[in-house]
Amino acid sequence: MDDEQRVNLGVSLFIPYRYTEDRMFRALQDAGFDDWTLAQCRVFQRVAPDGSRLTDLADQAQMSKQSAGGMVDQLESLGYVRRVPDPTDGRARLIVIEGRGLQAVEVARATLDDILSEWKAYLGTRNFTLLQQILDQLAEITDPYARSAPQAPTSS
Amino acid sequence: MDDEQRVNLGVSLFIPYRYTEDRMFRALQDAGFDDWTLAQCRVFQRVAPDGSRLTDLADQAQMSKQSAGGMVDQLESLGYVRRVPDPTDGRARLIVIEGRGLQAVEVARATLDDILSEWKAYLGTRNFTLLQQILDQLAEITDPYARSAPQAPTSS
DNA sequence: GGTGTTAGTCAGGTATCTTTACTATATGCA
DNA sequence: TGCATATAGTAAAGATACCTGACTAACACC
Repeated sequence: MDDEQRVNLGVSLFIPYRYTEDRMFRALQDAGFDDWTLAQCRVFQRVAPDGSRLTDLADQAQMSKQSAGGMVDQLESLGYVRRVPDPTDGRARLIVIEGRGLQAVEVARATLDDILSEWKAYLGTRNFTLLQQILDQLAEITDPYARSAPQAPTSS
Repeated sequence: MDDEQRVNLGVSLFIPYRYTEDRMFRALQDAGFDDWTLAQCRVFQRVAPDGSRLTDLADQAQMSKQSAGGMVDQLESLGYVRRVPDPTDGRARLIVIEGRGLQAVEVARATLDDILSEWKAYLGTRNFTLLQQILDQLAEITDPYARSAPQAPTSS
């Protein structure tokens, strides 16, 4: 395979990512979670297990606070999350997963496990593990929310 | 790092993908291509070098034909692409990159090269090459547009 | 020639997203 | 402690991105 034919690395990262997203969303629908949209689901998946601030969700989803707020409103109405006071800041509330959301997380988890098993079988354990390790390493310089990211390289 | 703390693989594919997209879009803006939106740019990047059918673009972008058509209208107005008759099908036209689009492709290309050089330097040549190879392999079972994809595994 | 399929446009509409402005709360500093 | 600045998140108003259903001309196949 020569370079002319090779898909660029950005695209080749996107392909399996989208596969995962598509398949998980479909599995959720098949499991009865067919009352929400992909956009809502995308915000939902960013809610941390111990709850998230609206502004964090908005940052991570690269959307405005109001968009995120609107999505959370919808998720709350649908029973996937709840807003609770944030004990550390009187202005803020935490968005926590509950009710239907907890069940959806189980389905998503199980589907992802299936997918990863298939990938592992296809790639072999060694390459699968390497993939995880390399991507974790890459996240160190590409993830703005990494815990202690090195300074990202400046543009040339 | 134990499994509880590890970001799931879907997310870890997304992180560098988004980094690439963000950085390239910013570079295009800085280079004067600041007259288009990310949604337009996303459709644009799917236009093949020898031209694309509208319906192919719509498929690949997972959007409706009309949405894709509207985006192409806008790209055409902005001078990034042109519609030409498809010699193989009288119903169809090809969307080809021209004018501003050709210049934008150069900027995008150069930016991607920069990014990949940085990744290569950070990961080391060996892991960088492994990453490419593994992702190419993974695309065989995750890319609906792969040339001769094996049958994708069915959901459990 | 007849039938079923497809490319891409139209009509009508919804979903998702934005910026600006605002108030209550929090933070930092003199 | 008081004041200036910053922040969380909601409201208002609006733009952009996207959808489904319908349609006609062209295509593919028998």
